[in-house]
Amino acid sequence: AQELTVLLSQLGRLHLGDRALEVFKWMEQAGGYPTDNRFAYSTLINICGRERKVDTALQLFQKMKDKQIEADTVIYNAIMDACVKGRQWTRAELFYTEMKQRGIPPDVFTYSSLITALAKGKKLEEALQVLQTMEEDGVAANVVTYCSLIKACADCGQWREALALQDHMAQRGVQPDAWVFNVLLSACDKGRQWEKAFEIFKKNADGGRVPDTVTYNSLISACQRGGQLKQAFKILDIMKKKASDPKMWGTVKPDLYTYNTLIRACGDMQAWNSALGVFQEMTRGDVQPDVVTYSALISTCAHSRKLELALEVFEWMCQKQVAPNTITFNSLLLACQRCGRGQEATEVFRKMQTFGCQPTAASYSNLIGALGAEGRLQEAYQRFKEMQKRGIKPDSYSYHAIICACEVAGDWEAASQLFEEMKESVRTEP
RNA sequence: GAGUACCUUACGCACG
Repeated sequence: AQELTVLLSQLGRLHLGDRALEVFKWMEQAGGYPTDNRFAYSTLINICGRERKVDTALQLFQKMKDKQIEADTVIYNAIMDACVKGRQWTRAELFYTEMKQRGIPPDVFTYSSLITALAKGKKLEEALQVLQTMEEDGVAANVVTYCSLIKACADCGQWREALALQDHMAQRGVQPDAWVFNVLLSACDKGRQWEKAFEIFKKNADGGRVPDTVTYNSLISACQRGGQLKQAFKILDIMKKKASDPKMWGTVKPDLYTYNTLIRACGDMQAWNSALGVFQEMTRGDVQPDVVTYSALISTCAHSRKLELALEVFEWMCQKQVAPNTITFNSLLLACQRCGRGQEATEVFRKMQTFGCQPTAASYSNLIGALGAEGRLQEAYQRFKEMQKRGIKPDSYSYHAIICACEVAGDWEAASQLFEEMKESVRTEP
């Protein structure tokens, strides 16, 4: 039975989740194998979580209940984690309630998942209250708990609260580690406090903490949001120097995140040329561009109003067999919109669907904006109706785009009518 | 004694 668990978890680590599930199913049907135990089930549920197969995870969990296999804390932790990874945050909370009802004690793992689930559901207050609950339950918070909480605050736009948790941590005698350090930098980044990020960085470096790749990547991201492109490139240089330093043991090395973040940073400065430089540098090295790289590059072209270049980049990625996704196409549509090119936008929009990418409100807003800029109000309005027919709710950007289209075409009456409609729609669902 | 949690990157930025 132990060997089965080891086998399944190894398959999981090799990203062979489907194989693991097949093996398990086969053994179950063949009979005589030790499949009916909580270890096998928790391993499989964990694999489903990693591969974002929440439904399969839930089915397994139900089957386990049907078979009367006793559930324990670890299984509940695994299913909660799978729900969080599959963006089913409320369901994760429900499992937490259920385990308590069944008298299965939550542990420090449970609480970390719960914090994440609450934060993703924008329930920051409740997430922070988990610390209190843990204390009452006699479960000691650890670094992971604090990491989750700091990230929770950052994701909910509360960077001050995030940084304040450092004191709380110190009071409980929890020693911050590299992950806490990095998540603090990320909190500064998200809160657009790039100077604060450097402050924390210096303080830690002076205290002897060794920055790793994630640390530098977070700093580059902070520079990006702070509009500090020069500084971002300086950090890249530092990383390259450290990468060739044998004393660093390869702890610092520019990776996909590094390059992708830099390309994104160039977008804000309309430095499409620098972005191309970064792209070429990565293709020369051993970092292969991925869909994020190409999308970021296209987005940078969009910000620089370089539609032709954006389309060319799209060709490159197709040649390299990197599959575009909805964000890639949205970036292309943004380029069309910024250049006011309705025809190209229509073409990109059509292509997007042949690639099986579902349009979002952003796709339509950009398409409508591109058509509107050319005064093609009829088509723009058709698209506006089409998105609603397809169950995509127009948001403020969509209204903005269609109202602009009316204005370009000089149809003030339609514009003011849509304006009223927009006010109504934001009132019913803000 | 086998199984579970945490950090960094791309899409609307208003030239509306």
